[in-house]
Amino acid sequence: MTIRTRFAPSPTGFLHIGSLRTALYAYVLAKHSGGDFILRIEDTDQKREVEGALQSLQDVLHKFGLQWDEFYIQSARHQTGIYQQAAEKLVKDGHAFYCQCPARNAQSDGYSTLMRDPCRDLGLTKGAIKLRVPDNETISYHDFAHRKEISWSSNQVYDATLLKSDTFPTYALAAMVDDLDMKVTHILRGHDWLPSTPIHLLVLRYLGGEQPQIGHLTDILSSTTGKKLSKRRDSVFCEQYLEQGYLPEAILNFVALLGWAPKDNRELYTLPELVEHFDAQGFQDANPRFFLDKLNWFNGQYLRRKSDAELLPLVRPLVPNSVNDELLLQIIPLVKTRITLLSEFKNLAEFFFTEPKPSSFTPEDLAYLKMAYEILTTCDWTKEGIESNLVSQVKDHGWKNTPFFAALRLAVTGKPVSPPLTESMLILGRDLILERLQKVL
RNA sequence: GGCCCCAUCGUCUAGCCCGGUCUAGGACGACAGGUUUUCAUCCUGUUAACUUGGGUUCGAAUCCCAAUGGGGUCACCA
Repeated sequence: MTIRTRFAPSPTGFLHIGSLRTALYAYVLAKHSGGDFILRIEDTDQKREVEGALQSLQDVLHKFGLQWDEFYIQSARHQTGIYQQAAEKLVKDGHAFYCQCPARNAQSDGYSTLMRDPCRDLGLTKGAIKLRVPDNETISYHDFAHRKEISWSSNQVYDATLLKSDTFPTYALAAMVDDLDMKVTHILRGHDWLPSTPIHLLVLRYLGGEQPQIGHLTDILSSTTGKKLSKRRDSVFCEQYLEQGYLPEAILNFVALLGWAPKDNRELYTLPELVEHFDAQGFQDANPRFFLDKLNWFNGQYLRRKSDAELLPLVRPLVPNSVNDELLLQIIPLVKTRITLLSEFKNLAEFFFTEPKPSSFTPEDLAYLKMAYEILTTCDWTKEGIESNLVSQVKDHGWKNTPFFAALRLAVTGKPVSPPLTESMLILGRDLILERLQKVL
């Protein structure tokens, strides 16, 4: 069987980290069996559409390497009249009815108990179209992510709106019409859709055709509140993480393991590896919390896995334009084991490009630096030459290595912590080092 | 509140479906040690969990029920 999955976002802003995970699973599920991954834009609510969101959505998906095979946009499909025709067919078949009640918005208390619509038996011939939910029926399906049967009494299901009075379809209609039409075999979506699944099941059944399987993913919970990630309190958008210096492959790997796990508990997966090893049996049932510790670890792993040449274009935007590639290529190996986020490169490597800020030195420090200045003026300008001469002089003076090198480090880099000192000095060059020492003496 | 989902170390999880091999394994974190003239990387070790109560059974983390706890959802939004 060829698996066809879809990722169906609304163009209402940035890409939510949970949506990325949904898209990733849908992608690898399809690709594992050589199937198709569809990108479908659900923009039937024009009020919510955000300018530019459609483009940025596609850009971000590309950054993560989630390439789709087919692309659809519901507002365009709406123009062909398919949703309206589908709704009218349901009315004709007795599975839906026209309704002219005023639109009911979300209740302020969040509760609504009205299951049967007052218009359902009025025989109206125009207005919005609602689903005629049967009474006393058990509606059930097998969730392929949870691997279990889930059911409801139809008496708990309300007569949901399928077609709005502006002739645009709601999600319940549009998504189901499309999933059937596009021959989607597996609907994979967030847990928040689970309560409305009986509506979708009914629509799917009444529409007819090859019924897709449905699977619900866990919700990702905030590490601080334990509730669903919220835009106000948590960083929820992929763009935010990218901007902070996280690598796409690290974010993808992290998110893949939040809600899915392989039997052998392997941790590191590139996208192609995930495609190869993916198994729908590994979906989790419990909601995970979004703790950054492991993401940081992943980022370090992927950072160190990259060659210096691969890192070059990534750190390029973080340093002054005047810095040439050759110099950057010397600096990268010294810095890459010392950073967790790409963005930290700037701070750690700064002293290579700009004069360190002045520091205060004790009289002892100045004695150290005076000696260092003399040695560095004449010694062989090699790692061996610098280190052996410095160390033997420290010993001759009866000093300790630690405070001596701490002072030298501070004078050269302006910081108590830095990349390896000798290597850094070699990169900076004798003239510049002597110049910096002279400044503080 | 109704309905639905869920419940193993601080976190992500393996084991659960097919009860015994589980004095419950791995990873992250934390802590300790080693390497390192700093900080990291890297290596080694330590820490720490089956929500509770009933059943079923010779035997339950694993099966059943209940309680408790957590999450989600209840729009002409997706």
